[in-house]
Amino acid sequence: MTQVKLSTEEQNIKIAVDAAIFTVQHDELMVLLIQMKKKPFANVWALPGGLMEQEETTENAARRILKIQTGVSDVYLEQLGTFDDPKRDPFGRVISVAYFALVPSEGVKLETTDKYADVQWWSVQKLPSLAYDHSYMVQVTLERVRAKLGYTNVIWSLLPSEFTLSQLHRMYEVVLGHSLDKRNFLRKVLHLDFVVPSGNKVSGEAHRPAELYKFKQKKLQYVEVL
Amino acid sequence: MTQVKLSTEEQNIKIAVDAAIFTVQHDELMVLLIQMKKKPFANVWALPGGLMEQEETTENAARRILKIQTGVSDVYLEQLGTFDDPKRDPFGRVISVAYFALVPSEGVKLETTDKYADVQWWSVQKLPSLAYDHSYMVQVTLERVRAKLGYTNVIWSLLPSEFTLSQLHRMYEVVLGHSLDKRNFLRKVLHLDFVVPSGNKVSGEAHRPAELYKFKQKKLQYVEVL
DNA sequence: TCAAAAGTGTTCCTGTTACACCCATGA
DNA sequence: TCATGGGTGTAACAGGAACACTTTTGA
Repeated sequence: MTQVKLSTEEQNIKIAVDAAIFTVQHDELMVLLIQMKKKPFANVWALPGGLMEQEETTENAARRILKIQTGVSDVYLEQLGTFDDPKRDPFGRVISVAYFALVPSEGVKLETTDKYADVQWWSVQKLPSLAYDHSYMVQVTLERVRAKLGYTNVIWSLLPSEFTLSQLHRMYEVVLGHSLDKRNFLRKVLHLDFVVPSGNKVSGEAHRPAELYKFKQKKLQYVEVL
Repeated sequence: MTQVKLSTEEQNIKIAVDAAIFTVQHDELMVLLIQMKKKPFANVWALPGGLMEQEETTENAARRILKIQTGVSDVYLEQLGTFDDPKRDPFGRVISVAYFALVPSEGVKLETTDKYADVQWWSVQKLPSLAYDHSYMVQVTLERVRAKLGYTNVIWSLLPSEFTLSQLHRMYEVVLGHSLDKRNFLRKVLHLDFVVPSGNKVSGEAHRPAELYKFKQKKLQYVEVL
């Protein structure tokens, strides 16, 4: 940090945190967007975010945004990277530390505040154009998450605590955006042994009731899923 | 960015850039460290770094550090992440955007300036304790680079423009820190077809001369090497 | 002719792919 | 009894792992 001062001028750079919050609803991968009110971006959609506070970490700032917008905490959150094109913000020099979060769709209650014109989930397939470099952030997150499905158990962060193997299967397909052979997929998943039967079964549907499973651990593990 | 101002206080946070510069010398993975002079860290080793300038990007700041310390440009450089523990710098709130670079060992001339007590390559196996959170940064870089060897051609960034298959093989072993079966490794590498014979051979050594190879492309490609 | 590193094949085994039918339930 | 999604096996193939000797050169 301060070994070489590269410049003698004082820095006048602000630090913001943005959060790309993903979930899956109705077999579609969704990202949470807010609609802005302020002048050059009136009615433009963007990722939720804001300036950092003096005494917090960027991760805590991201958790706070998440809590405010979705009411959820205790979700998967990962630093995506820092975005610092000098022209990315028309108001002045602002660099943004971006995070992404993966949340299960149940238990989320969107909070609209009067700071924003609107707050909505959008399908990543049909995004509007976004403020700043936020489209790029979403793009980078998607690539990261899709890759990470292949070698970790992160998928737990999108699922309820009990789920059927079919839900698990469909969740992979939705996030990856392509289909996976059912029998091969299930064999692999069961063999890798990161999900176990919960002992319960689905009931009340007009077909054979599915066995419910749960994750052995709800924290990041490295497993070769794909 | 600025959609929600999380705080009404003004930010007083500085932004620094640190660079973990790696190379391989004498079959050892080395990282470049500088020895500090300033008070609470007098004679402590650290990664080279410094405060960002107002009008540059963090990547340019990292390239500048790299150029100043090693004289090299046009090397592999990647953003590692942003480190922002409020207590990481005893002088005040400084967040650091860390980069890592991979450089071939020939063509590098270390520059000592009077800002530092010393500048040296250190084996990652025998690092001294480092200032700030720099040991952690080195650790994270190592994990990232080792993983990346498995699915990309980044290894080009550590090798000279022409090299033997044995050098390539040894390079993988040194960075990964474990050995790889020679025949299986070479079969895979040749099959993947990201290196091609340059047409030249090594000469002047007391044994069978090796064929020289070069990379088809000296930019990041995704290939399943391991 | 010796020392040293270069270069080269085969077998075994494991894991991946492709593929289709019966099962259990509620309506 | 029917419609719906749940659940299951096998054969062919590809790729990974283990393993040792011959070749070419300079000294």
